[in-house]
Amino acid sequence: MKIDKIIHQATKNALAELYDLIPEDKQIQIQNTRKDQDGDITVVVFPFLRFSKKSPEETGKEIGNFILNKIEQVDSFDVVKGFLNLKIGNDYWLKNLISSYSDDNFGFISTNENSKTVMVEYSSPNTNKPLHLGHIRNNLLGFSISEILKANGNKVLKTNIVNDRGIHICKSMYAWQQWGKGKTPQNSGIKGDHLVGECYVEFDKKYKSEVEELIAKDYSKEEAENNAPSILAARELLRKWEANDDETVNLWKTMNQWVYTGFDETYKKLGVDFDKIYYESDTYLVGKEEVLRGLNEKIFYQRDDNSVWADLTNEGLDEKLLLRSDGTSVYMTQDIGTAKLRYKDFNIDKMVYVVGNEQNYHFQILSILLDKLGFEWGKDLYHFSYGMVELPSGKMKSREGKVVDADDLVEEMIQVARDMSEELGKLDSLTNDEAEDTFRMIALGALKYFMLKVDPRKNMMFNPEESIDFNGNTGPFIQYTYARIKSVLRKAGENNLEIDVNAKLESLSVKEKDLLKRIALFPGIVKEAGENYSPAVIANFCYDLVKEFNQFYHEHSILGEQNKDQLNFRLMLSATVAEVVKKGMNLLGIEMPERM
RNA sequence: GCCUCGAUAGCUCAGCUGGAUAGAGCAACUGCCUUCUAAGCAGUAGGUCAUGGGUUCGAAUCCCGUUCGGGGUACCA
Repeated sequence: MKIDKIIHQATKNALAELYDLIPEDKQIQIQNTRKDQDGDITVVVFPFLRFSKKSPEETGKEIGNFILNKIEQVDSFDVVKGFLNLKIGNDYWLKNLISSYSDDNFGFISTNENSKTVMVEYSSPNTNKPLHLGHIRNNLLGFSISEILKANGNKVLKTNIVNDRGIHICKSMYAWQQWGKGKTPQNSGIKGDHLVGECYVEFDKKYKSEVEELIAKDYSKEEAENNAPSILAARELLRKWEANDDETVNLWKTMNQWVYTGFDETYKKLGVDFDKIYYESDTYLVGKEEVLRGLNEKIFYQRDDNSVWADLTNEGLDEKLLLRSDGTSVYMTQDIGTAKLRYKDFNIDKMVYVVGNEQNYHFQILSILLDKLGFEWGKDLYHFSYGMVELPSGKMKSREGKVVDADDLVEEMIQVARDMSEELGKLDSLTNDEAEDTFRMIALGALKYFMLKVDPRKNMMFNPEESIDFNGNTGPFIQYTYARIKSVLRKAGENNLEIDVNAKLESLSVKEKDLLKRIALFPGIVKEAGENYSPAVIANFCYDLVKEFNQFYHEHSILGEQNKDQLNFRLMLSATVAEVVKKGMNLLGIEMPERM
């Protein structure tokens, strides 16, 4: 049993015996003792004073003596103000380390027949432009949260809904027809998604200038925006697409394919993947059927102009459009169809949507609509709502090309890693391929850690000039510590030093014990990350752990230690730190280099 | 207007299910490589936790008000 559980129970017993108090579990507060105090586990005694009718010091001493007598792991105690600080014996900590070291699955829960199946939707790009920094946050969060849910004993299905149809794609299509000059990824050497993205930007430029011209001709802003030739042409393409016009559908297929090939490359580079990909062009009609069924069953209503609406005023919300007056579907329609298909295709216990917080309202409504349509899982949807990535210049705008491009950013970071490694004279012993692979790991480690260490719910700032950093609280710092440990372990192996799990322990220094205590927190951290959907919890834990290891590493010699038991202990301690850090970082999708 | 989220060091962020003297990193300054990898370690400096009340033995953390900011409230996605 974990020591905090043991102390919790012992405190409960003490209260019953000493003060006839049967407390609620919440009243007993067990926490790790502060660094600056002597002790390991602390019981807060303030809440018990009105029952003991004694001073905090006296109450603490009484409870402390009781626990000291009953619990063998407790060596001594100390009462400071209202805090009862208990000192746990070295034997406990050593045993704890041995079991962590020996358990390959330490900190994780294996899946079994009772495991829930969780489907996680993430990425969900539009196919009219390449991925940018905002998508990177989404992809990294989606991948990481999937890994974290797996580590918590869930079966996880990663899914992606590709928004492959709609007016935005038609804009790129029209621009390509007009100004594309027959360019293809093959004949231009431009990555497919970027080529299509260029068309989109081109469209917006033309469109804006047309609107200005019309306004100069005394059109109102709204009239101008609705009558610019390019937007009319894009709408015509959308109409033709919905009417299954051959030429239009073929162009759509071709350009989407360019984009998919480009996305695949970016996904691969980011190290994210999917178990099942849905396409909006396949799901929107299913959604439309559901909406019409809802209309039939009087769940929704139709207005005079034929548009279909859901009245959510009873829920304290507005009325929501589900089908336009021309019968075409909107975003919500599509999401209803996709949800239905997913539950038909898989036996899903829980659905998680990794989508930005700008869509909070959308998912609140989606949940209600699915529920109204009779899908019992509707109200259980979980919208994992994350904050935006902001640039020093403000919000990113794809249309204006004002974005940090995902591919460019990754390449740039790899170059920084390369330069830095050369400057530091690292990796000279590696082959070219090995070195390149390491640069890639470091660059992605930096990027991923940077994006994942902050609370997902909050907006975050990315400054291209300053955010690319490999020192301090960064991924590379954690990778570096790991590589350092690996280096020591390699040298131990060369000297035929095997780790013996039966070894004894002479003494425990402050730093050694700090590390042991930190390691022991890992299972709870994994659980917390899962419950709160927060990769940041894992990231911060990894940082704290390696920070502590580096202090230990600086103060103690591992291989130079003369005492055999102590040397063995330090090797085991280091190996465990390496394994725990690797597991933690893997939950973030970050690879760990053996050397750097 | 209404709904919703946020405000912690110069900057980027932890800490928030109430506990002891609010922590990191970056930037600035100072030490430490003949010793297991200096992408490291140690130190100096930097705070009215936006603001005013309230609850409590105890509030950055919970409640209410105010200010400022983000997002939503589209026949966009």
